[in-house]
Amino acid sequence: MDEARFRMRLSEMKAALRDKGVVITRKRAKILEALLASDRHPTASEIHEDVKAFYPGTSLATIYNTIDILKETGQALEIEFSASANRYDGRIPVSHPHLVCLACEKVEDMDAAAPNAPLELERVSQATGYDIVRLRTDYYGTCPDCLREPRADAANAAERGFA
Amino acid sequence: MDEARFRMRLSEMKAALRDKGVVITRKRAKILEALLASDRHPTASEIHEDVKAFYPGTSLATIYNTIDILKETGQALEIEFSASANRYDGRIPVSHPHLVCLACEKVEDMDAAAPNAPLELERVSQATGYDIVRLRTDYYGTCPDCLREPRADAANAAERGFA
DNA sequence: AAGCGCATTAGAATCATTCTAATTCGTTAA
DNA sequence: TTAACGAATTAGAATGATTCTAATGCGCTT
Repeated sequence: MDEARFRMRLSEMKAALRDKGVVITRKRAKILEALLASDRHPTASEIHEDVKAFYPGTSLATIYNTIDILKETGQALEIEFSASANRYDGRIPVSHPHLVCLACEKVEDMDAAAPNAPLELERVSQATGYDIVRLRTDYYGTCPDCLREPRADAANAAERGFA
Repeated sequence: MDEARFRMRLSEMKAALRDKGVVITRKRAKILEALLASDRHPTASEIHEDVKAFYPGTSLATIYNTIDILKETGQALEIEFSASANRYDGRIPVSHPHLVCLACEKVEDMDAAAPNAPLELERVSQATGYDIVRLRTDYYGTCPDCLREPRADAANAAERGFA
């Protein structure tokens, strides 16, 4: 993610929060930055670690609190897992497909020919009578790195029951 | 699901377990039946309730144990949620799209024009270099019933954080 | 009828997430 | 500058699904 896009997303997020009457404290700003800076679709704990490097006393509850607001305002996507921590995507806040490596637990955006989410939501709403508001499209498998050199780490990740 | 298909899936499941050297006890058979009999994509607890009607002493651990074997043998799909219990699909054991109602928590199969999963896995594997083994496609929104008559129950379900 | 091994059990443990009640911070108004 | 209010933050407890553990039971095989 280039610098320009980073700053643009950061502004969008802050504007969305302000519109909701939410105060953008220094900690909250740092949380937004940590979410955008990571290309790993970070977990709440990972964001927490990043923020604690600047504000050591920060509580995990604050991270979850801010994430909740971002979800409500449509500024972050939550990718749910039951066997491991949820992951968050603040870079692209509209539904889009992901690639999930079952070995190293990496979550990547799949940029290739992503279906147009709004159109797709509309199409499925028409077809089903539901009012569809978001969609999840994720592909699970083994990433090229892990295919090349299976690591002990990777094997353990799988055994720990990831996804 | 008609009777013929029910019996066919049940045989397939049992055969898959036997191939793995797993003995099919009366309790396990009942678990398979409960999974297939429900059109609700039941949770482990729901299956547990059904099985307890026949075998009162059954432990929840046995349900999870059997579900694990079904997952390993490709005989059941797990639909993961982080804010509520996972749901299981034994009727159609290959990746296919679902409709999830955020109000009443219903999970339905979306039969309309499902993409051909094996082909799709192959296509994405080619495009990304991953070895893709399954995919998840779920649409989230409000079902026609809940759009028509919003119930207290439904509102509560949403508030409880069902994703 | 004995012994072996898988199946099953109850309950403890785990872990991400949410909740709670108390405290602190920031802003506004005097 | 200070008082006071509401929102933000905190530590730690609570929750709830799932997994683990260690002990017991059950069904086969001979």
